Amino acid sequence: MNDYLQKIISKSLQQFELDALPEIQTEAPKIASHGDASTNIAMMLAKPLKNNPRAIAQLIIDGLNYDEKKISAVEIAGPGFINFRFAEDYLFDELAGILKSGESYGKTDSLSGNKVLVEFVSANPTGPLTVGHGRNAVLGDTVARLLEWTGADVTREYYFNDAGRQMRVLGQSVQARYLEQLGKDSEFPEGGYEGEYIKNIAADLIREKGDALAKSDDWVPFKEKAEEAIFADISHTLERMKINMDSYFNEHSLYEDGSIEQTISKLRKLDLAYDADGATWFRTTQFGKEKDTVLIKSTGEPTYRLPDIAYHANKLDRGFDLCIDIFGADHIATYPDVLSGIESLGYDKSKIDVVVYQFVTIVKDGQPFKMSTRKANFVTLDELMDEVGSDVTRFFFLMRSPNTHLEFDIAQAKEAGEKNPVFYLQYAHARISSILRKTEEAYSFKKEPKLQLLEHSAEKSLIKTLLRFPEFIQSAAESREPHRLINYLNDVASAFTTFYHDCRIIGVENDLAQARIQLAKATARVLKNGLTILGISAPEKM
RNA sequence: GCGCCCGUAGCUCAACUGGAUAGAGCAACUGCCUUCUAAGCAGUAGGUUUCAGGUUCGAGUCCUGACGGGCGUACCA
Repeated sequence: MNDYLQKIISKSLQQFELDALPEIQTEAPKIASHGDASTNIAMMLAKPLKNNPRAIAQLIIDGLNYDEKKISAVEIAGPGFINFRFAEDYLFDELAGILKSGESYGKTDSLSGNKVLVEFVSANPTGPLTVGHGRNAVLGDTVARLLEWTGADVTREYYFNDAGRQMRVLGQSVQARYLEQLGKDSEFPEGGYEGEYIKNIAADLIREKGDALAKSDDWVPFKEKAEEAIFADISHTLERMKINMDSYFNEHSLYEDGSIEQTISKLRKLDLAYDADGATWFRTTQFGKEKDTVLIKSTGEPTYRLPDIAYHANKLDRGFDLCIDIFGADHIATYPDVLSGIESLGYDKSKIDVVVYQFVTIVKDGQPFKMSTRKANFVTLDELMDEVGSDVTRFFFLMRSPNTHLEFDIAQAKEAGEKNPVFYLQYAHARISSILRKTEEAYSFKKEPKLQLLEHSAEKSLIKTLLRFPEFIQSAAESREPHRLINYLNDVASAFTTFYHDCRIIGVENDLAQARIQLAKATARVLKNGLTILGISAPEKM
């Protein structure tokens, strides 16, 4: 419909002989009495045409050639808005279209043919996933789902590094617990991982290998065992959250295939890398930074920036048209260097899009709670899902704009029970399912439905709401903001509930009942498709 | 100090990227279950959108400054 409006408006605008045609914006007014669609184009043109907006609006309307099967009225309102009212036939046709499209209703092809990589979670396997990781995981997965609905071929990737200092300390922590449990002398490493899970891993090792590992002071086998166990745990958690990674990318492979070497030597050739004070530096001052940045420490060990640059080059080498990174706000300062690096290596940095989400503030016992994996101060995602399930968990992280600090009150989430907003959506779906079950017994229809019987204002407004679904998927996908879809689905549930109260199905005359059933089915379709994108179930009973 | 993000109802947050009368959910108050699920509905109350300027037909949204909070600002990841 928006496309159609833009087409007819731009035709009418030809009368003005403008040099530059401004973008024609259409939007759905907030207030129903303002019509079904509206454009501000007359006000945009007031200045270039040196005329008042209402007069321009009248000229545009006079030159408008529209299909009366789609639009029933056009009027000028307020300072110069042009408001359109949709024709009933259009609404009914589109409603039938929803039922016809079924489980693909809402899909678009705006990104079809595009290969997209979404990298998220990417936590090193030093401990279980906590609610702190939850926002990253759920946001990344849902952005991926949204992009799939716009036609993209999406790969979900988990990037990790099992070679760094963190992992060494992890191995040593397990080693210390292992020796401790065997009753031998042990020294717990400085800054070691204190969690209970470390002891469990050590206990498993004793069960499997007895004291065989006590003979050497090599911590590597402990690290390997810990990595394996923790990764298994992480994968299990992700699975519970309905997240399936397509690919795990180990930073280590960038050293093995020479990418790190290549990257640094290319940067040297470009004179963007140089040696000083025993380290190798990246000339980030060239890109507007105050200081240059270390790429390789004097110990010979690269900082994370170098592999990050090589990794992103690797992504683009794999032929992805778009690479999305999901980052917490603490990484905000690091990616400009990566983008600079990528660009100097000759890649198109616009293919990399970084989604930054603000931190989750955990509130526990009414107090802000600082989590630390190392100190074992955390609430795991598994614990949370044990309490509230994956639907509520996902919903909680998706409810808010990524750009705002999310307050996560553990107690509130746990006792959420009946009060949780996710239930409102699921409840609407369950109600419809229940009605459909009952109508199957009560009615049998032989004729085509007569949708034109849907004349009640609650019916009309529900239809109009349902028709906006694709538009919201598109905007949620483009902005990488799943909460927009949630807000929309709330509107759907709310419009349905009004319809439910005003318009009975069972007990009314046959043709009307049949038409209303079609509307209920279309509503269920939208709710189900929407919840599917969010990775949340659409129950038939509650 | 500098950079990024945020500041909207008592609390948690929306507001379709500059549009018309700023909206929901909790919490409070008043009603509504012999009719398709009351995990619901209808209504009341709650606001100088932190403050001060600016830009224009029009600002919660953009620009400047102040105040308040978060995160960065390492040869840590």
